[in-house]
Amino acid sequence: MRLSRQDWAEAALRALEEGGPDAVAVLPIAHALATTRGSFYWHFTNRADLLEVALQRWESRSTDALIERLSADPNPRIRLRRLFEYAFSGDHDVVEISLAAHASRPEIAVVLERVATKRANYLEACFSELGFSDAAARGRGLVAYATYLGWLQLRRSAPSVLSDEDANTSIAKLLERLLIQDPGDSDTTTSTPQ
Amino acid sequence: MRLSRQDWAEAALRALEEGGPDAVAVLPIAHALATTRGSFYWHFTNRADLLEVALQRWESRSTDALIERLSADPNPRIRLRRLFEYAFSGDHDVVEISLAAHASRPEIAVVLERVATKRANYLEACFSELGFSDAAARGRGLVAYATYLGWLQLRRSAPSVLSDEDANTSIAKLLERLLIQDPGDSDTTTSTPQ
DNA sequence: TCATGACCATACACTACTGTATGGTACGTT
DNA sequence: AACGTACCATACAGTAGTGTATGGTCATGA
Repeated sequence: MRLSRQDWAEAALRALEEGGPDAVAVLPIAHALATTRGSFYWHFTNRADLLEVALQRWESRSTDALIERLSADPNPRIRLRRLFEYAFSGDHDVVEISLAAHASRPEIAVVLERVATKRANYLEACFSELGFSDAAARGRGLVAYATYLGWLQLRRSAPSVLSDEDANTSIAKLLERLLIQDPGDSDTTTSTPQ
Repeated sequence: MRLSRQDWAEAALRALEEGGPDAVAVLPIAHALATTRGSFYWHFTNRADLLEVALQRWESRSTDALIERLSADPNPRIRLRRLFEYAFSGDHDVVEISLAAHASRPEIAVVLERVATKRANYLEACFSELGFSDAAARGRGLVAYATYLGWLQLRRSAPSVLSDEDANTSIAKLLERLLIQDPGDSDTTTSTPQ
């Protein structure tokens, strides 16, 4: 079958999602596409080239596209609620952790930096809109994001620990409650936000 | 130089800490030890054998040894405080994330499960001692542990996001405050613990 | 003393890739 | 009908590892 550069890029993203950056290898993907390396080296210069487009696709899917999809509601409280619902539901984003394990490679480090920055900034903006001070909003956004990342990692690396039925929901509720409520000290400038 | 099985195990743990399970390879470690694979295949049967002892060493260092070291104080509040200080200070435990990226491999999955279970149970016990209900203690322990894991991942994969001077300290404080204080609803059986 | 056994070096065969070079096929255009 | 070009298959050389087999060295104890 005749393949395009996009076909290879899509297959590379699938390989990235399943096996991490090491799995973005020419020969196995050629096999999955039922073709040979001859096709690949026509569309791409080398393996690094393929990983680059896969990373680009992952970055856009997991930041801009995601943020745009969730930014429908003007109310930041509802936006955060929907964001948490989404974040703590399925087990998407297996890529995140396999990339983090290769953060020493510069080509991976740059996209991790960009993705984390975009997501953290978005969370910070939501908390800011709720009336928190700059420092408080940033702190809460970072804690929320870190909890999300760790939750993903736990679910992937030790599912039995989170297997309790109520853990998944009660933790999400607890986290949301902790994040929204006002501690009532120097942490906020305008008290009782929203 | 004459080497023992322990020498190889130590070198394997170093390799694991630096490059993850893929770096626990015979030839590179032999090179690091200034010897050849002949020595290795005397002490071990194969590469999987070496990875196993490295994982065992990591597991004991990062759970039992750690917990024992921190369990000096009888006051659970102080114990948790010291635990957070330790957890959010240096950037130890790069292994955790590189292992999580290979959670699909059974021999790695079992130690991840054990480590997560031990740590989560320890946190849960601390919160229980503070007077929280079983469900509340477990939930808070899990959230605390997830936040710790995500914080590690963020610091590794996007250090610039956490580079603010106050982020490190203010977040740790915020997190500790959120975890210790009582929300005052069905979350606890005995109110205002400790 | 010298032989046994613990320990190491090295050659070999094997696997699984990458990248290059080169020839082949099939379709659109003229 | 023929040609150019876009695309694919494959052979080749190179790299980096695993595991085995086999021979070498060196200290210690009968």
